[in-house]
Amino acid sequence: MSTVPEGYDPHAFAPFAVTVDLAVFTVREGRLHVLLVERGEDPYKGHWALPGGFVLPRESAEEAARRELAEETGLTRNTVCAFHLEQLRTYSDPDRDPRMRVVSVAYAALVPDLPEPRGGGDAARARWWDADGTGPLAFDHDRILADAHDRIGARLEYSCLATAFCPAEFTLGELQQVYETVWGVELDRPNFRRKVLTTPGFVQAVDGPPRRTGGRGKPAALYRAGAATALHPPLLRPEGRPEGRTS
Amino acid sequence: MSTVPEGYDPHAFAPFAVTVDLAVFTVREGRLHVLLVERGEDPYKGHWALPGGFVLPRESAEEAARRELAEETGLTRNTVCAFHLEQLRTYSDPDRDPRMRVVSVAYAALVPDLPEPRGGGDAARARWWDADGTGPLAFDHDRILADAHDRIGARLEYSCLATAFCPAEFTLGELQQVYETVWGVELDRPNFRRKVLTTPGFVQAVDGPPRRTGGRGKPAALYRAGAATALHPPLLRPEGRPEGRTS
DNA sequence: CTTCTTTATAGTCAGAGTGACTATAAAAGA
DNA sequence: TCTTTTATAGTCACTCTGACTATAAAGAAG
Repeated sequence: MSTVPEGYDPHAFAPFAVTVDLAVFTVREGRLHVLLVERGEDPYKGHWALPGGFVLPRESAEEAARRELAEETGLTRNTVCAFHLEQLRTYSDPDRDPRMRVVSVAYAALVPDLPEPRGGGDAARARWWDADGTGPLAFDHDRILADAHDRIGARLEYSCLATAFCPAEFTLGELQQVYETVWGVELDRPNFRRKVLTTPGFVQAVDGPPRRTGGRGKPAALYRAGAATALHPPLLRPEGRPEGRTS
Repeated sequence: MSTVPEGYDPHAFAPFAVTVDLAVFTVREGRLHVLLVERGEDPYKGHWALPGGFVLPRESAEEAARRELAEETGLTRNTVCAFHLEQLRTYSDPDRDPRMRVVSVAYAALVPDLPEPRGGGDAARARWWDADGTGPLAFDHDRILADAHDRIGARLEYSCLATAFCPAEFTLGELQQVYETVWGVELDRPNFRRKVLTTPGFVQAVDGPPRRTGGRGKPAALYRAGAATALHPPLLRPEGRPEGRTS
């Protein structure tokens, strides 16, 4: 960025396309799911890929990511604004796209359990996949997906964003299942409860003591996400390393 | 990334320039310093900026960052390879550069105390600045610098990379000063010592009991960086929030 | 050559936080 | 009614940490 020659030709410095790729995660039926789209054209025609697309000339990468998220999920722009979107990192290997030089900014989105996507946008088909059971994906999307999974696992330790996977009102059991699903471990229920409730601002009890119906056991109290965003002290994963890859 | 029209013109999808910007940090005289270069041309001529430059057509952003790092510090490519380089995030506001659309991938580099830079590369001048005492920088580099400072402060809590600021052999007092300088707090010496020494793989005692000369008090034992990269449990900052900005 | 100052290192002790439990309550199903 | 399931309350020991005190080994001051 230090110097640009005087009479420069913009095209001489603009040999790159910039895209965004999204790892949209949700928790369904006790498994971590990710939204994938089937590619309708070469390269990788017929392969599944992370949703994404080109950044337009007058928008930022984050704006592009929200636009694509709305297109792929078929939800309104306003709904999508409430979802947690987090920039992961940028992938810039010169050969990551066989067609041309494409630099991609990857984002992770955390959404509550949504209806099946309506395959909007330019994608042939779109559906939720078990995050551990995707076959080989197009481009370097296997790597992006693995990085994204690692990152949100680590973020759960130090932030409150597990609530982003839950609906507006949720039980502590549902919140615990988010942790267990993303981390792939079982947690002790009383201890989890104690930790969440003693962390100021993590969750907020819904005042009237309504209770959730439908399940089998004793009805559980309902909570909303609190005002806090960080967790102090952190809620560390039991056993082993903090991340899958210790970058 | 989902679709590219059949007969596309590469230029139609390549309206972006991609750059890297580096926040090169070091600890000198108990203060966190950052390497800045003075811009020799408009825009922002005469202003100070983070070093950086365009990503070349056949290199990745990380390769570009290491190349620029070598140019700005005047060190060999091999030396620079040993430095810790960490991708921070990508800045893509459409108006961040008044000349054209530039998307910049920001990196933080952590280096031991180096000689004054020789102002190599295309920069007019280069020098170390107190990280808290830089005036307004060019472009959005104030923001990038603040983000970088936040990030490395947070990384010190969960990773072993404080040793990246130290020479190959260092004392625990020097390592402690890295934490105190980056965090801007004072730490209790015996407690810091206990934490570092009981964390397996954080540091490794230099076998022969040599001791460091020069200082005033009792000579200190020397250590090298250990094999571990992550810290379990973390070494949390005393008081308050985990990051300056809780993104 | 003491004495002071400085830095390194060893150790103590109480409180916070956590992991592993046990116990009780309130629902649905057999 | 009894069993199963889930939620919630509480206990206890262990670990880790923050706040200390104490000792050792160097240079500086007198």
